[in-house]
Order: sequence, then C-alpha cells, then structure tokens
Amino acid sequence: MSPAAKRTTSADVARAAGVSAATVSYVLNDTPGQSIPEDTRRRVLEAVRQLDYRPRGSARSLAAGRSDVVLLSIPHLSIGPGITRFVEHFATSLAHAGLTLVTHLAGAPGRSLPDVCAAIDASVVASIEPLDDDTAQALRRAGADVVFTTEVEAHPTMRGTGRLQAEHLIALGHRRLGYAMPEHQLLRKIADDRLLGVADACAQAGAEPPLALDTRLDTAAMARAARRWRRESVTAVCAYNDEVAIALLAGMRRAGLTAPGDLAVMGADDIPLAQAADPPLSTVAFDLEKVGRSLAEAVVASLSGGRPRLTPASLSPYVIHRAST
Amino acid sequence: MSPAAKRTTSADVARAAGVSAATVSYVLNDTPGQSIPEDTRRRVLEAVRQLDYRPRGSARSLAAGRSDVVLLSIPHLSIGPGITRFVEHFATSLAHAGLTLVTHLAGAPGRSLPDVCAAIDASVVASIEPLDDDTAQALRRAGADVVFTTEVEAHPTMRGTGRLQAEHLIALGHRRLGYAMPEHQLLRKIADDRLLGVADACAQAGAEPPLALDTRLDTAAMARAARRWRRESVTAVCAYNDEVAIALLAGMRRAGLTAPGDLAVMGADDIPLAQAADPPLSTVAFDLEKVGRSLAEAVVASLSGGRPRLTPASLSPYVIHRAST
DNA sequence: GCTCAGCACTTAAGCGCATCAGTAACCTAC
DNA sequence: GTAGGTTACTGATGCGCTTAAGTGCTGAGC
Repeated sequence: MSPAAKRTTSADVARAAGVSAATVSYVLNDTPGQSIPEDTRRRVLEAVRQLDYRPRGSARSLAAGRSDVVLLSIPHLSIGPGITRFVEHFATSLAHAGLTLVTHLAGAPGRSLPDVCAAIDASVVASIEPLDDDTAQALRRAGADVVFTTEVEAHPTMRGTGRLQAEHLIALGHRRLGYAMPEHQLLRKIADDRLLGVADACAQAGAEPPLALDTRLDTAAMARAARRWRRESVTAVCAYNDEVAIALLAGMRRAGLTAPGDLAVMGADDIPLAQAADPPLSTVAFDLEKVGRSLAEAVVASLSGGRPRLTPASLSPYVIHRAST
Repeated sequence: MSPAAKRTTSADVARAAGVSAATVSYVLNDTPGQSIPEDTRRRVLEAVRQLDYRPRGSARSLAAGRSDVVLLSIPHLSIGPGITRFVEHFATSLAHAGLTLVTHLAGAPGRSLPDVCAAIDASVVASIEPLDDDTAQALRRAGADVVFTTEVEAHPTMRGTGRLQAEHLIALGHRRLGYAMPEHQLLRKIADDRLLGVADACAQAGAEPPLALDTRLDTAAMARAARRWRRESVTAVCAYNDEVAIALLAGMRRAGLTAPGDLAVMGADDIPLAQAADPPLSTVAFDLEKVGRSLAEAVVASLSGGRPRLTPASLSPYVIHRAST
C-alpha cells in the first residue's frame, strides 16, 4: 500500500548529498570540462550507493538525445550454445564501454525490429543476419544513430566455414564430397553460402563439385541419404551443422555404415554434443569470444562516428579434428 | 551530412495532419474518454504512415510514468530450441497486449539485471530462473512496477519433469532407477529439483531411491557411468536433459550396451536431435506455447494490479515415448 | 587596489511525449 | 431564449534528466 512510492530520482540524490541535480549528473557521467573536487564526488557517490539510485534510461536518453542501449537482433533459429557465448562476450565488451545490451528474437510475429528499437530507444542495432534495406532505413528513422549489421561480412564467413570443412576433407584424401542441407527453410540462406564455400574448395583442389542432399533430423531419412551418397561414390560429407551431422551419424549406423570408414562426416559450430557423439565429431568452430569483442568494438566505433568493418578474419573459423573424419 | 536530421516527432505528425500534438497522442493511444471523429483519426493515422512515425519510447515512458517494455531474463545456460519457442510465444502474446519484449542473457559479467532494467526503463521483468530477493528488491526500486518470477512455480514444475520421467519408467516395470546429473554447476539447482521429482515418484511406487551419478558430455565418462549403473542393478536412467541422454546413449554403445535392453534411457526437453538419436529418445516435453502465453497473461495481469500465479499445470509437461525406453 | 581567470558549483531550459484542464462550437430540453 | 450538456478539440504542464549559461568566490598578476 504505497501508491506514491516514487522511485528515487537524481533530485533525491542531490538532496542527500547537499548539491544540485546538475552536479549529480556531472559526477555520474564524468562530464568532461567539469571540475568536481574529490570530496564532493565522494559525497554524491555515497548518496547514490545509499539510495541504490539508478538514473532512468528514458529520462537520460530523452535529455541527452542518445541512449546507451544496444539492441541485438537474433534470428530465432540461430539460438544455440555458440550464439550464447557470442552474446555473452558481446555484452561484456559493450558493458566495458558503458553500453547496455538487450536482445530481440526476430522472426516471431509481433513487434518488428524498428518497433522494438523505438520502444527502447536503442542507439545502435546490431544484427547477426543481414538486414533488408527497408528495415535498416526504418531503424535509422526510429532513432538508431547507427545500424550495424554483419551484412558485408557474414557471407564470406559462412562461406569460409564451408571452405574449411572441405579443405580438411580434401587434405584427408577425399575427392568427392557430399553436403547435407538443413531442413528448415530459414536456414537456407546460410546453408547455401556454406555450400558455396565447399564448392569453392572443391573447384580449387580440382575435385568434383559437392553433391548436396536435403536432409531431415530423422534416422531413416538420414540412412537413405547416406546410402545415396555411397551409391554416388561420395566418401565424405560436410553437414550444415553439428546437429545435422550427429543425425547423419545415427542414420549411417542404421544403414550399417561407419564413420569415417564408409563415409567421413564433418560438422560445424562445435556444440557440446559434438565431442560426445559416436564417433566424436570433427567440426569447424569459431572464436566467438573474438567475434563478440570485435562486434562490440565496431559498435563503439560507429557511435563515435567511424564506419568500421569487421574484417573477415575476425570471425576466424578453425577446424577441430576428431574421430569422424 | 545532415547534422540536424531530426527524428520525426509527434509535432511533425500533428502539423501534417493539421491537429495538435495532444490529438495525435489521443489517436495513437486510443485514450479512453476522448471522442475523435473517424475523419480526424484517419488523417492522423495517414500522417503517421506517411512519415513512418514511431513514438519514442523514452519520451513516452517519461511522460506516462510507465513503459510498455517487458524484460525477460534468461540464464545463459538454458538457451536451447525449447527456450526459443517459449520466448517466441511469450513475445507474441505480449505484443497482442501492446507490450514489447526484449531479453537479457544473465550470468555474463557486465550489466546486472537491475542496471539493464533501469537502462531500458522496463515496466515488468520476467525471469525464467528464480531471482534472489536482493535483485527483486533492486528491480522494484529500479522502476519495474511489477517483478514477475516463476520462483514459486518453477520448482514444482522441474520436479514434475523428474516425476514424469520416473513414472514412465516405473510403469514400464523398472524398479531401480539411475539419474544422470549434468556437468555444469549452474544447472545444479534445476537438476536437484528434477531429481527430487524422480525420488518422489520412486518412493510413491515403493521402488528404491534413484542412484544419481555426475556425468560429463564425454563418451568414455558416460561409458563408465553406464557400467556403474549396471553393476548397481539399475535398469533405467533418467537423464537431466536430452543432451545428457544422447551422450549417455553414445557411452553405452562404447560400453557394448544397448538401450532399452541393457539400460532404458529417458531424456527431457525434447530437442530436435532427440528423435534422430539412436535409438530415438523417449523424453519429457513441455507445451512451451502454452507456457509463453500464460506467462504473458501473468505479466498483463500484474500490470493491471493483480497478483496472478502460473498454475503448475500451465507448464504441463508430458511424456513422449520413443524407442529408448 | 583592481582586474580577471579559474574553481565549484547552481539555475534554467528543454528533450518528446501524456495528460489535465480548459474552451469554442454546436446541440438539445423546456 | 438560455442553462446545461456534449463534441472535438487545444494549451499548458511536467515526467527526470542533460547541458549551456551563468554566479559568487578566491587568489594570482600587475
């Protein structure tokens, strides 16, 4: 029963510290060009602590014309342990720069990205997937001072993943590769790109182009696909990701085939189950920590007016060789 | 080079529609008690469309004293396909109520939940995991008019999951069960609770208490655990989740054991790989759609002053019987 | 002795919106 | 014909903060 239980405001802090609200603001923001004696600063900070005061984001961004909120848009299918690690590092790096990260799962009906952006008054929107131009425009109008997308870089990287898979297999002596496409339509764009990387590597090594097959997460279907590849004298398969690869391994077992003898299998993403697969799965991993950090750097740079780009190398995929190849 | 490229404001819309800013606000919010003729309403809406105007969240919530933003805190380890589906439905249901959802991955160093809450001025914070009291207090002070947590309900539900696993196995004739604990410390709390459910069911059926073993996502370790259970005449194992269960299946194969003959294995969560496991994994699934919807209802209700509770039934776990049991 | 720079602040304006308190115009009802 | 009500608005105010523009004070410089 406290209908008038007002939140603590900077005025409360000011009163407690015996200064004006402006001074509180200067202390809290380390405003350049303001000289605050150590003693005053301490008094303010102490009052802040005592009252557990946190400036209201809405008032802050309204007054300052900019917010410290970064919105990350994640395509709803990409959620996995990898993304989680990435988000973690991204958030941590942003926090170091005084920025706050929140994420939005795209794809669901409901609020559109620009709507969400406007609602929380984000100053930067980062996206894992390329954003279409309309959305990007809308975001700019919605007040995202900068929209950072991996548009330019995502494709080469995805391609790089496929390339790495293929190169590993080719180095192992395989000449005819298969590619296991994922079931879900929304993954298609990424899959096509990874496949392109595989094709590139094959062409470059003078090997035959890869034989891509649609697959489902279903043992029987995977068994059929495995047999089909065998018939076409494919000796190694790049799977879209570890999940597909693990299902393929199960399908092969059903078909009486073993990896890597009958068919070498290579995954991508290095999910926790990859090492507990039977046989343990060779895969391509990413340095997500690095990705998170450099994306954060890019955000910070864009906030200060720069127009930085993630270099493709910054996503740095690498091969983990286990028993399935 | 547009340093003064101001974002469109409600004043712009007002000008374009030939009305005052107040009228624009009334139209956009369907403010009760205001009578706006259809013609005026159309003019305003048309201007909004033309200018692609979106009210600034910060200004809105500052003026109104409340925002339409809901913040969901997700423990960083729980991210999986299940959570994704849940978030989707949650977000959609909230959108129907005019609320915007953003999520925060907890656990990472960086911004604390109250900090994030204050930064985006969320009006409700929902959490999947129970929140400790300090955090909950801080959230309230930070302006979350209502903090909704599953605190009260999560445990019974988690327990219900374990109970369901065990009941299924007991119905199949098993008398001595094993429990495969997850590796990660952060999952411990949930795991303990699920295990409690298993123990409950065993006690109730007059069976022996379950034999819980710590496990790692590693084939060799899983093989050892499987042999241990066999030695202790355990005939069926409840795994903490599908991931652990799939790894256990691989470990059993390594140990020359088959499921369900030598050891029946039951997962939880119904991840996509569960049906593609070898053998396909029996598991406990949740009606995530329903969970998302009822959590949204709870949020809406709490916003209008109620103090609703998710009923345990609303999480409604159910058994999917496949070949591993 | 007076000026002027710098220090340590304060005052006030205003960000974009919601909302309360009008108000002019029109319409009954008697 | 006018008090009283309704309709369709508008103007002004203030949410909590940032920030430009002071203000009173002390001390150095001439």
